Amino acid sequence: MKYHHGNLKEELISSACIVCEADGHDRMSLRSIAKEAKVSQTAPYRHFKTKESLLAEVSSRGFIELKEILHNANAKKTLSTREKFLEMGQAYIEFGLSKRNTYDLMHSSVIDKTQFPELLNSAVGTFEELVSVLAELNPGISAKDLDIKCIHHWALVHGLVGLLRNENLDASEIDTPAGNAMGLVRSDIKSFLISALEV
Amino acid sequence: MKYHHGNLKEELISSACIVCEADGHDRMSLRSIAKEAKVSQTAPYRHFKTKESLLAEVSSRGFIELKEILHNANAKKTLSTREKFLEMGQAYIEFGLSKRNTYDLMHSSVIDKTQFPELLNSAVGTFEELVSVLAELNPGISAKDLDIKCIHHWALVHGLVGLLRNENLDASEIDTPAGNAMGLVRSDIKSFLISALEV
DNA sequence: TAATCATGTTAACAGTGTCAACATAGGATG
DNA sequence: CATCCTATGTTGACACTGTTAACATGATTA
Repeated sequence: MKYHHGNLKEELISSACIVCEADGHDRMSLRSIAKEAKVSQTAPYRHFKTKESLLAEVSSRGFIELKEILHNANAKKTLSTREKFLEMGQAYIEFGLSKRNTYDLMHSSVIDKTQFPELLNSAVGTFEELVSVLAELNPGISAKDLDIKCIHHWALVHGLVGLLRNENLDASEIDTPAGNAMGLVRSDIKSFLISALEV
Repeated sequence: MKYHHGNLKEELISSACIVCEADGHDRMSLRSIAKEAKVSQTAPYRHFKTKESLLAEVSSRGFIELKEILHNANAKKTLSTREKFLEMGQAYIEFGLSKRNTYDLMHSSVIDKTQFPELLNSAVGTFEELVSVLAELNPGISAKDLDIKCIHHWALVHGLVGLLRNENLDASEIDTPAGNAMGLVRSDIKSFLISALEV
């Protein structure tokens, strides 16, 4: 039984990633993940100044994973640029829906991104992945128009994830037009993207 | 000093609305708003089964207010349908940015909407307001296509609010393409909507 | 008038983030 | 090798949280 753990910081982060995705960041306690690492409840404070800074690390890894996923979609050489773009959109939405709670954290206001430069960098990385396809898809476009187009498409997929993820409208027993439409879109995301992105 | 408050439920809700918007729902404690109403810390439990159900009430009022705002934009008789539609989009985004924390709560996963039918109704009301303009703007469209178009436009403005509100990218001291683009869009939301909605 | 019941209070529980004070071990320095 | 320093761990405590059980009050109703 050694006194020093040796690899605690890394273990806390990966443990936090798992618990966050399983239970949601608001239900995750520092104490529980400390216990999981078989370490006292204040040990995490040797590696993270606050709970928020541990969550920032989790969030950052989420953005890095998302960037990789988008990059992979963009790297499928057999596809046309347009197809790669659609693939990215679909991959983004699937990430948001499958890593529900992590995605929640990534866009949560509990973390002030301006206080965590590394996190900010990871978040910006996602954006750059989108810039690269859109530049390819719109040759000759001005830098400004390109950036705005990125915001447009990012907002669209981000918003759709938010609606599909949070509203629970289509999962409700109550029959509503919004819920029905949500179910339609969810069942065929690609068709929705084709009509919405108009590419 | 009367033992019974008389109007506690209503006071708790409106107090919660204020505190929620000021501090964010995660920083709001039942105890603090009980204290504000000069009532014991467990008195709220005579009116709300859990903290979540009080928050559901706050969220519901947020949706109702948003619906009204959209309705007012839609009711400006001097405007063309297209202009009313743009006005609604802008109003939606301004609500999301000015009532930041309330909007956060409305789309937060801390409340399970399926457990609060009244909240669900309020949320659906917003959708219906959007349906009515889009129907006017697209005569002869099928019901299914109309619903999907609504999701599309709702996702766009919702996503934009999310990006502008949460990311803090443009407020950061760090200069990033995403941050710059965000600032551009924020400074002229109407132009963005015109180009993005393509109407 | 008497009983009921909605609405209030007090006391307590288990859980939280966080801090101060102390313990240990492993590496750097003499 | 002996010593000290520092990174990393522990214990104990504080103020705070949501929530429940048991009790108090006072308005409504039989």
